[in-house]
Amino acid sequence: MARAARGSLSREAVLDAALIVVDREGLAGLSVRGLARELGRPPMTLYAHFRSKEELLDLLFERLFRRLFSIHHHASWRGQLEESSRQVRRELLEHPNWVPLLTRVTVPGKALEFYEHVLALMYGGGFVPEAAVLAVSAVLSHALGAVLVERMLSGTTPIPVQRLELVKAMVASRPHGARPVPAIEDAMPEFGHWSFDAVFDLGLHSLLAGLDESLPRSVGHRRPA
Amino acid sequence: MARAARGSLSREAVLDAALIVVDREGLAGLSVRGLARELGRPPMTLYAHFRSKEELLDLLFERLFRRLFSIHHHASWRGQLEESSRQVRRELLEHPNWVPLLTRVTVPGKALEFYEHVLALMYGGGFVPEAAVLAVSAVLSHALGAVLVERMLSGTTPIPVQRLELVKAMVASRPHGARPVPAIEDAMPEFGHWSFDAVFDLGLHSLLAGLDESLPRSVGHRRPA
DNA sequence: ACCTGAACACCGTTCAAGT
DNA sequence: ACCTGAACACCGTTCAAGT
Repeated sequence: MARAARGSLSREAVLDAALIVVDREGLAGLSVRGLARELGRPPMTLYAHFRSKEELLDLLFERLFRRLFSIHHHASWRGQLEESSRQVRRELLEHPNWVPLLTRVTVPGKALEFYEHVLALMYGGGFVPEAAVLAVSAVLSHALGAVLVERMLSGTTPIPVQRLELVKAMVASRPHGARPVPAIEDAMPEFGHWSFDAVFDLGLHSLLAGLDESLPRSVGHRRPA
Repeated sequence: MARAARGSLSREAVLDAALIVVDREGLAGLSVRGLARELGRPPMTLYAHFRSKEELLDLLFERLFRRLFSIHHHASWRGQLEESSRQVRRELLEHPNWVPLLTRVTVPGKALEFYEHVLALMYGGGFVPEAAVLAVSAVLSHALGAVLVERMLSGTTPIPVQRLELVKAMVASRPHGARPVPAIEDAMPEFGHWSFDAVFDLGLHSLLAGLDESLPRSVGHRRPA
């Protein structure tokens, strides 16, 4: 990574500005030149903070990760994982254009800190390392998958979330001769008051309960009642 | 959508070529001009198939969806959902560069057909519409989330998947003065023979079992033993 | 040494000139 | 009417000219 500029613009300021642009215009709307314009700086000055746009995107992912996964002190492993799940979902539903950043394949430095904290909590709860790693993967996966599907089916309109709007629109706008979809139409009345909150909660709780109950703990440890 | 070209190049051929490019070089490596070059056609001829690159990406997502979610005839609702989950994961681990396409926010036309089929199966199993929609969302979410996390932690190297390689590399390359991560290091020996298959299977089976057991069915219906 | 404007090799898309 | 080359307004990045 390039050295930080000595000039007036901190790396954090640049990254936060970039996140704002992505939030507003989508990932495709982010350009190095446009970002520089936004910041009132000549384009090349930004390269003090990254070597390439690709690296800028990695740094953005890192910054986003920091925002999605924060450590809640005094929380149990279940409390921490539940809180993080909700935080991820809340932030990403509020800023749907950040979702494409999640397909980056760098492990952000901040991730280690988060993992370390959760793993330690789980060891404290008696879980063996393998079980702990599995649990974290499963919870992370649940949260991100939920957001991805929710976004796919309801679009990017932020608040209020248009629940299943896209599916409704899709059914309504089918070409005239298209095959009928009676099963979907049976479910259509639900779409109005349908909420993804229920899916998310049900999934999260059964997952946490399942982990608590079924994952192996070290000898002598007993699950608290 | 633009009318199909009368020329020699079918829309399917264009989309398949584009998927190959994305698979090979990543989404960032796909350009209209480059694709035309690949196909030995002048760039503007491709616009017979889409109005803009944005629309091309939507069509690509649609084509990908068709590949990820196919209907397995003679399968029960559980069989269908399980088979689709595995198919999604298999395809996306084999072609990790396709993952960013999943962040598109159009509902592919093919999606309706898939939903219709699964919903009908679930009604046949006695589920009320609301429960059926919830179940499909949950299973989709599980599969996509699993792939996202798996990819995030192990990189895009296709076969053999480098399990938790990125996390290992991350720990190894920490700057010298960085805070120690004893909990992660305790888990490191597992990383060698760690497999995401187990996480995926455990999640999938508890999810399907949970749905089967807890979701409301219509009056008079009884879960088959 | 640092900073940055000019330049290069791209890109998506418009549009008018070709047939 | 269709097809498509040239042109336009961008883009990421190199590099040498400035300080």
